[in-house]
Amino acid sequence: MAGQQRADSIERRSGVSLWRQIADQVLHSIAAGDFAENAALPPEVALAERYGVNRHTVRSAIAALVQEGVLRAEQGRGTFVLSRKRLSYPIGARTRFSTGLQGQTSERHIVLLASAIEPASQRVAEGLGLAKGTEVIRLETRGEADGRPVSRAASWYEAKRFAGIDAVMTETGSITASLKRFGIDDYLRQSTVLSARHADATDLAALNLQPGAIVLVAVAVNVTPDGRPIQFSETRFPAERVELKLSAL
Amino acid sequence: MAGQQRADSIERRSGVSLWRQIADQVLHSIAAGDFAENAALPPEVALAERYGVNRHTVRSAIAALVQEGVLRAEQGRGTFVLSRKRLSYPIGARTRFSTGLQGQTSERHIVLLASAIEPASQRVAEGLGLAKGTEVIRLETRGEADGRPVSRAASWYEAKRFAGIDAVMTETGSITASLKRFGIDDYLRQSTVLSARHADATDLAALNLQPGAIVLVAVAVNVTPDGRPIQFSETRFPAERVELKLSAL
DNA sequence: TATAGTTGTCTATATCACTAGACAAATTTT
DNA sequence: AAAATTTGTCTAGTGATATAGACAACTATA
Repeated sequence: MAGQQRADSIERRSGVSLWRQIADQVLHSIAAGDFAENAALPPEVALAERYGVNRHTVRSAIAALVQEGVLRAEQGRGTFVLSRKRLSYPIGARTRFSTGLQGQTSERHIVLLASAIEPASQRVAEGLGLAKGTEVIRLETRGEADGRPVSRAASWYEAKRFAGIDAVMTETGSITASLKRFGIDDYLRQSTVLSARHADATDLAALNLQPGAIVLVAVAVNVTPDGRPIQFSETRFPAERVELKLSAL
Repeated sequence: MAGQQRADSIERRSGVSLWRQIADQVLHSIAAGDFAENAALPPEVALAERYGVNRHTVRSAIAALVQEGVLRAEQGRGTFVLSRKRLSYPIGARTRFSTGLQGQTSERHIVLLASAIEPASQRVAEGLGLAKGTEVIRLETRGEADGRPVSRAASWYEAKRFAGIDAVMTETGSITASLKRFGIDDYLRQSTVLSARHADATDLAALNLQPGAIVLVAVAVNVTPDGRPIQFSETRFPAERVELKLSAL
């Protein structure tokens, strides 16, 4: 329920262990802003009572979050919150990674993890308005803000038109800047489809997430002002660190 | 990765049982359209080999999905897919439940589960532009399409202006129709914030989900054409059955 | 009718998840 | 200094999860 405190309910024999459910709820609670930075978490015994589990189970949950860098435990003192509120990532007609997070972070950039030239799959071809099998460049990238990974994306561009964009991306660390080199001064978000799922193994590694984490998936097509598709992309955002704010298109 | 087959990877000792991870992946695969309706799932031994687990573990996953009504197992024949592709729920300036799903379903309506008059919480008050504590009506609703639950929402309205809207909702089964009774012929989506999390106990029950299921959460404000807020809402969509399509605002 | 392929059931065993209790170690408060 | 509070570590027992293998029951096909 909104406004009220959330139901701290956990399910037994659900296929998801109790410690992971508790870790998820604590994470959600932190992301929702229930704890200030450096604030102390309730003591283990209190959490155990609240969730109706053994103290050791709570300790497993906390251990997972410590491992993930969300909490810091100090013997004799307590357990403290390290991470911040969720970033709010705006999505609209002029969705840009860097400008969108301005004001919320002091630094952000995009890292190119890998790139390849490949024939367009059905899905990519449709998005870019090309024939299936046309050569396209795929860029695998990670968005970082203040050193924390906040997005993981694959994006596709027509290979002929954007030859060498991988090198340019490495140099500029920005999609917008890279496209400028190819004469694209402005582009618009034509369509966005959102879904959510559990992070797969590659996302877990690239986004530094724990197994069972949830990712928001945005599949988008960017076009030039006159409507020609230039980029097809699938971006995964860690739901525990990012929320998406839809702005006017 | 898009276009290619997804990494069928499962994680051991992750806090999520193997059978649940496999169930999630099968569900995702069905929702993505990898199986036609009534198509046969690969045999249990094939799935066990693909995921590198025992056949009994696969059977646990299938049993969960049968329980959920997604699959139907027939001894001697095979296991068959019952459910369809994900519904695509459009979100834009004129987001309406019923019209949005037209063409994808033959029938849809909204069921009022509960209602209450309460003082506005901080969050609700901000959304509606009222003073905190002002009396508001909260409607708890479920959206259904072809008899399947596709959304679960709480929505708030100023109590004074919309007295009796709960009864009207029950009668009309539509938000749009109900607001018409109060002289609202048109309304616009002012803002939408999206996130994702695991479904809590009440959502599991209302949406007929299995523990561990993911919900997309949309928090929105609807306003009259001249900009006055009339409704604040939080809607949960089961990620396995619904995707959100952002349209022009 | 026989055979191959599939789901359903049973037994047994090992590992992980959870509970229970006790006490140590570190910190803060009295 | 002593007491209270909190996290850290250890042992032991129970139930859920996963593996392994065998065979029954049912269906479709050669």
